[in-house]
Amino acid sequence: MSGERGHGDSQVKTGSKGSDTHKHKDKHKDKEYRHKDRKKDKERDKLKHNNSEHKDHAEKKNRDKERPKHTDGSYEKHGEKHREKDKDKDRRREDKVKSSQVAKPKKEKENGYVRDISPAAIKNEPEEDNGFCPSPQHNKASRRKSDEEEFVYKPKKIKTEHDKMSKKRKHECEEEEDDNDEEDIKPKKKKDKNVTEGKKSKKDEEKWKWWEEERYTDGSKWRFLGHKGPVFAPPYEPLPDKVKFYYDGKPMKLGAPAEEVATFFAKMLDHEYTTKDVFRKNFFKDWRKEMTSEEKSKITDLNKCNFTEMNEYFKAQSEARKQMSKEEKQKIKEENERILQEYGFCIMDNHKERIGNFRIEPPGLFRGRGDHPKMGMLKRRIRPEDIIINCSKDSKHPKPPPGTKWKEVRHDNKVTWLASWTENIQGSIKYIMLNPSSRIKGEKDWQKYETARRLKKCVDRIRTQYREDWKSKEMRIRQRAVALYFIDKLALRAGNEKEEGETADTVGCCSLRVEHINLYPKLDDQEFVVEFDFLGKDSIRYYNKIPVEKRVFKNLQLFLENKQPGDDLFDRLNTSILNKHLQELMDGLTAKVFRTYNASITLQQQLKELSCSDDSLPAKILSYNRANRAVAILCNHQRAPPKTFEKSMQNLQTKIDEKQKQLSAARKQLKGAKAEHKASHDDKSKKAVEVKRKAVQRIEEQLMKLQVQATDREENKQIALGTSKLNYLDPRISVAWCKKFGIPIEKIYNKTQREKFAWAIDMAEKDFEF
DNA sequence: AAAGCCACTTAGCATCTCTATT
DNA sequence: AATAGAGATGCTAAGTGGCTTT
Repeated sequence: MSGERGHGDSQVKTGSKGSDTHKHKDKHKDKEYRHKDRKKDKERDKLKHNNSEHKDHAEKKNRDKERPKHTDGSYEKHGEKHREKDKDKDRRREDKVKSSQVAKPKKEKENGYVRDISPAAIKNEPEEDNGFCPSPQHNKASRRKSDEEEFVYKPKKIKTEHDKMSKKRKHECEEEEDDNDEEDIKPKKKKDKNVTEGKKSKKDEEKWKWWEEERYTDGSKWRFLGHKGPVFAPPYEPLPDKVKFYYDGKPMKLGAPAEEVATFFAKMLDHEYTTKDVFRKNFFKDWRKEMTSEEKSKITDLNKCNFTEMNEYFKAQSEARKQMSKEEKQKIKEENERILQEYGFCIMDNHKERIGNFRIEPPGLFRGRGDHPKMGMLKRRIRPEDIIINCSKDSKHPKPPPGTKWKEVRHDNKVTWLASWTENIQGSIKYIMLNPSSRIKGEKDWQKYETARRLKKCVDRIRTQYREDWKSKEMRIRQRAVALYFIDKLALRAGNEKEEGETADTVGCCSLRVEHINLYPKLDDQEFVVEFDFLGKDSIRYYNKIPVEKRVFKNLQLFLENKQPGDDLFDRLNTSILNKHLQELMDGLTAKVFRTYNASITLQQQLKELSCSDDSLPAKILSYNRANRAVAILCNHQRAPPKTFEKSMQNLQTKIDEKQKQLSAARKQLKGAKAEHKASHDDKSKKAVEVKRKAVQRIEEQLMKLQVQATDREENKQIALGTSKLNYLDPRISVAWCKKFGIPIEKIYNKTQREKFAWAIDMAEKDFEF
């Protein structure tokens, strides 16, 4: 099946297709046509299907796009706007938090199931009682019963596990000290325990089997959350005086703020980013904002700026870092370890958990992916005043650095983040969250695969239905059905709408435009071929030619009628309409579930097909990688060929060439030996023939190995296996496969991955079926 | 219904670190 | 011991999708 799904031609990674800018310009023109088109569309719909009462979605879409977009993307403005909004938001937030703290007997959805939360259950957890280390009994009341229908692997003996756990927890909980089982809240004493026994408690924590415990049913994510807050970027260190910046050929000393921003640019001088017009324009604009009025009046042309000395200085610095002695390096390592130990963990409920990103992003120049309109803008430095801290009331609140304040300290246990701030480029919120190995991430991950497995049970029905819908009288239903077909068959992303001009021009299924597909009634020896060519997430190109069913093809032709290249292919559809529909087909179903489902089921099928119990271990692992690769191709997970790819490929090729020479030499010798043997017919020459024959064979094998390695590497040149492994493949499939074929799990998952998938490694048996 | 906000997952690239090779 | 190359980890951008506000 991988063959069927594999994308036709080789995929070329393009940050920006040559014609892109063109297309963009054309779009405006295109839009003007759209109004007319829409009228036609409507008429067409009415003619063909007299009952169409549909709202004209396209009309709204167009209006959006015609909205005047602000030409000034200045981040000051942005900042201002956001600050204003923030106040408002904050007020609302407060209300929300307050109200959420009041127990509401309400139906909550979790794991795709709607459950009744009894007020009594919530009453058990009064606000004040967010015990630091709640007793298991206490905890149990708020944790939900494990779901039989949903989880095949039901925790055994919940009760005993739980009770055992309660004892264990007491030891794990760093600030908890009493051995007494009965009481929940304990005064803290062993403050230093963690420092001295850090390793031990970490080790213990790795063994915590959260998957054998019950989960919260009330939508809350934790009862207790305590942490030390984020680590800020180190302050700017001005350059030594000898490192000069030149303007118009003359040295010029910059003030610290302008100098700092200049260093950001100087550090990137080797990158092709700095040659791009948009990047330079954005950078220069933001840089000028950091200048004193004097600097501003002097520095008016980026082309007259010479950063090379700064650039060389940084290169020398990084060189010096590499040349540091062992001891120095060790010292830095230790310091990093100390920071990790201090800030890298939090206590969530009764467990010490690893934080994912506890360092605040340092200031720098924004590097968008692909053709990003905001590339080069200044990403400003984040101060404590920008940070919202989230923790539980009864925890020791993190202290802001001396002389500073947090923006806010909040106690919202309906979310998982520990700290957040608003970033100034897009005005979006960034979060500090837990590591993938944490309970909170793991539960969600597990749940994701369970949803995908539920889809497996009803996917046939859904497929039958959308095929039926291809014949619908209503345009919107046909579009929905065709889009769903693409999402299912090609594992396309949903394709939310994006604000034009704010981000790179990329699309997913629902946002495909006419210009992104080509229809071929006949192509080579295939009928009804659709050619896709568009930039998806991260501006990764999706290029694929696939034959589709006639009805799909005819529908696509219909959708294309009277449209311009820049028009939406599915003008009556968006992700929210699609997901609403999917929700009706299956509880918890959204477009992205299809990607998870198809990825996982493909792995399972491929593993079944490819692996052979007689194979050697490396051969089995090769099969696994091949199966993994099939998924990566399906999901279009690409990577830039590694920088050293050509070189290492060349090295390999020289090795192959050498081997080939060796081989022909060996063959010649064999021939000679044979001839000699023919002439003399003696034993000695016969032996010589055998020896030579063996040599040839050995070299042939070596050559073969090298060639396989080369093919393998070549095949993987532009394919990234990691993303699917980490995000789309139910780890239980891999675990089961390992068990079945006696393969150590370490061959498939490295340490980090084993931590993330600990739940799967613990629970999946060799007969696990996705 | 659209727009906006928010929280969270998914993504590829850069850099660091370990390991095999010379 | 030095070095290259591979693999692991870190970083942060860019998606999805739910919910709220307009």
